[in-house]
Amino acid sequence: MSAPRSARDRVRQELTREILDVARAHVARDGAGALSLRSIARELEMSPSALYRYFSSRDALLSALILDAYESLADGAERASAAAFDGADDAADAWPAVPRAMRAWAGAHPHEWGLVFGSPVPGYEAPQATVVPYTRLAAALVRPLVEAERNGRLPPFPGDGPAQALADTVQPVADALLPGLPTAIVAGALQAWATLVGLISLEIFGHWRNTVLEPDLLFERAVANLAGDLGLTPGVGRPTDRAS
Amino acid sequence: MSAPRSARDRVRQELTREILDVARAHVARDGAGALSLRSIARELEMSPSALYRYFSSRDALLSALILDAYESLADGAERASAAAFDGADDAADAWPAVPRAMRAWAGAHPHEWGLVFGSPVPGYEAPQATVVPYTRLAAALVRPLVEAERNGRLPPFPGDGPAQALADTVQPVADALLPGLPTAIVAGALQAWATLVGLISLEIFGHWRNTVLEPDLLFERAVANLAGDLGLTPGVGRPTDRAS
DNA sequence: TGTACATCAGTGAACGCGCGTTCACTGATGTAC
DNA sequence: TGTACATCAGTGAACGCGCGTTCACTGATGTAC
Repeated sequence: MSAPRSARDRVRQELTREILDVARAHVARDGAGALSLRSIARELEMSPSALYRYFSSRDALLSALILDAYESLADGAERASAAAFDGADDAADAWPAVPRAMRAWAGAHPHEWGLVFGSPVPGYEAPQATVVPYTRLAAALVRPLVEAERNGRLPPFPGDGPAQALADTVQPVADALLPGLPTAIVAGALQAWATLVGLISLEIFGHWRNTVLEPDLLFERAVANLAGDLGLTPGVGRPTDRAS
Repeated sequence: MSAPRSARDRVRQELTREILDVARAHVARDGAGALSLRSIARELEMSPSALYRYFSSRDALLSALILDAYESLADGAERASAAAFDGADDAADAWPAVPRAMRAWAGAHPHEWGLVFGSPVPGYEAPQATVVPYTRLAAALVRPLVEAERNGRLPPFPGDGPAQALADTVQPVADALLPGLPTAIVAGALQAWATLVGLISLEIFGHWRNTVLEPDLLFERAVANLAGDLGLTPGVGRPTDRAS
């Protein structure tokens, strides 16, 4: 299925990739709304109708592009996560890796970041398949929490436990990504997610102009703060008596 | 200047408003990219060329619309802030008012939220004039911090002071909105800003679907967390010996 | 109060444009025997 | 290895569409005297 059988298949696969590459470049230059089959065909020096051999419509192409963006982002995050865990003896040390990878990817692909986290393209439904890479990304982000918990290195959460209603509200996330962790941490992870997405979006979409002069300094500070909020104190952890 | 002098002026002002209203509705239905002078003219039962008496181009109309969105958001935030400070004897109690107002506004005007915080419209520069309402909004958000500082109710910040580089990076914000407050708080305020924008965008743009079942519970929790991070502990404050 | 003129709102036709998609076709590549 | 047929990539013309913007115009509203 993935291995091309005939020369025809091989060419087809190649051209499909080429079309996607050109389309990606167009989105990067003019935005998703301006994506046009005719302009892609022009650049590839084929007739517009020929594209219909590869994508059944403009929307199908756009869907493929969006899915691609999700996957590229998730790949980057997973690579960074793996590398961080490879060298670190403490889960907390690995925490900044995925946030940094997200920001780096956004800097390299600003319009694709917009496809993923920006205002949705009007009258347009993102393909269902995006949940898979989206989940991979989220899982990579919270892996330090999961590891810390497994090693008994998460400090017990102080103060009043959150209400049951909050636990119910974040249950899908708890079940899928952070099973067994306290609600306060699940909610904290979601808040951290929002903070990262907010920081990166504000930077990429130009809101820091004349406001935050060196965004990476603020970003690093915030990432460190988030680690603290989540109980991920770097260095030697103090194992607690919580059940693993 | 603001008071119409002749009947002609009055009608002109009215129609201008009507055009903006229709345009706003179209943006809400189809997105900013799909905004079309001809469709607006059709709905108003005038010829397309007539619109040029009111706006010099499609882009001018879009700019007016974007500026409008910023101003409507800032107005909402300021109203909420004023009301909160009116009834509260403690600055910390007023903290959630502006975040809630932002979220409420976004819920009521999702596409306009997208105009302000979503991916920028391609090939399009937001009008310079947006800095004024943007600053009004930010000022309303951080007013509890300013008040708490003035009343000597901000606890001294623990731990190692942030590096000078971070102070330099956030200096424009410190100067304009939080003069005299420690860098840690200025950075914290920016992080809170990003968290709020991230939370609201993720909710409005549909990322919480099947993930966070009741977004307002998570939002409230996060807003409370942010208050804690910023040293805004509600209730009776403990004045410190810091200079006012 | 009335007249002469300037200002301005709005019309309707026209411009040139690029778009997505369909369709009948040609010719090359693959497959079965 | 060779032939007959099926599959598929790509062409080129055409469809109908809606768009922003310009321009010469008509007629109503305002202004100066």
